[in-house]
Amino acid sequence: MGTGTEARQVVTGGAVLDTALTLFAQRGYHGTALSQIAEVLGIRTPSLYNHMRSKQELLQTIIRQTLDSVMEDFEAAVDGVQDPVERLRRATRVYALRHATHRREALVVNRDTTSLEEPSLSALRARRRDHERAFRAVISDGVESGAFTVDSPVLASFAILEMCVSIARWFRDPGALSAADVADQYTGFALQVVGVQT
Amino acid sequence: MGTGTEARQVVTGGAVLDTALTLFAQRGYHGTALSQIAEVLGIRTPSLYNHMRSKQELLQTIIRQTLDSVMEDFEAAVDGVQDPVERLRRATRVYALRHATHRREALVVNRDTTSLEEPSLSALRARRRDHERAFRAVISDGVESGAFTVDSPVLASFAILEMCVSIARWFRDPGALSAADVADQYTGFALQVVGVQT
DNA sequence: TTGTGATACGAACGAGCGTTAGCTAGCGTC
DNA sequence: GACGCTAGCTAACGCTCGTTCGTATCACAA
Repeated sequence: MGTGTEARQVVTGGAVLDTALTLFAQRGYHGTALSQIAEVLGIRTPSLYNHMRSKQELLQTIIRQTLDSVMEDFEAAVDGVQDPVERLRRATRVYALRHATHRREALVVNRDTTSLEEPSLSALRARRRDHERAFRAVISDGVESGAFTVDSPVLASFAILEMCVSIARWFRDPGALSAADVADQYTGFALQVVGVQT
Repeated sequence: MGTGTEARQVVTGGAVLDTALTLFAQRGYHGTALSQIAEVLGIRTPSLYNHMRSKQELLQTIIRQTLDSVMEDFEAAVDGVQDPVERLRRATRVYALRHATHRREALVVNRDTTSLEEPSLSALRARRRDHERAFRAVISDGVESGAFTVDSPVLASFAILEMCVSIARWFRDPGALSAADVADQYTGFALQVVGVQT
């Protein structure tokens, strides 16, 4: 009757990573069993080891790739831009946009970074701090040049960054607002926080 | 030689809950074993069951009590206050302050609510939405009265609430700023987000 | 002094976890 | 047509988990 060949051997390393990403985002790293990943992919648990070294490696790969992309986004966004207002606008927009378009990655990074084992934990925490520091410098520069007015650049940068991070928690793609709409509005919030009239 | 009696029978239900709170906040619900809670308390794992019904019950109690307190804080803060600006100021301040002074509770609620089993999951999600709705209404009212200027009260309320939530992630008690300082500054951010000059 | 309730303990359970080992079937290449 | 590579499978491992059971020990009231 034409059913013929079963679907076979379609699983790739990328598919395992993508499924792990989805389930880690839903249930958390420790709340996700490899058997659940295998079930979604339609294979048995041990077969996963043809595509990965360990469960922990999946988490490390997800978080490392995500943090790298965040930093690349940031640098591409502010590269060559001098005006502090425009720098903050662009840095915020790409960060907000990423959290709307890559919700799963954001949820895993923010929830499960503490589940990383050393030495990845230290290395990736440092990578995250690099972005925080660079973002904070945008605000500090603007304060020194008189473009921004804030009591504490540290507090302002945390407030703006975490405001963007939270987009990943409620944003739904076919929703009332597009990712670009949300990013634009959050960019406006960020500028208001640092005292720029809009 | 005076060592005499070992320390015995000092563990109470409250101590179990408090230890669970600390460890859940550090490692997450699924990342915490009952044996770790028992070890901190200096007893064996099965002895925990003299003070609780199950691990899941610990999580439910922590989250339920926290969400109740959040709602009580909110209502006490805005009760009898008419001016939208003052209502938002007070609602934001108590929320920000709570996330600085009750960091562990905030971390568990935001990380491990998805680990709740039904029917608690639905009930407590609804309780959280009650607060979100009430907070959003403060902003909507201010927009209608002309006190605030925002495109979307939904986005603005999410941005402000989650900005406050994130305080729990970086705040340290004996730090450069007191909890009250942080709450005051975040209240300023909130008012700027909704377009109030400060 | 006896009894009662609370709290601790050791032993053990069934289940599930991540992981390894060894084997089999299908594929493209020579 | 034999070969090796890839990716699947079953079986099994050692371990840890949350939980239950029966028992011993203590403080305190009668």
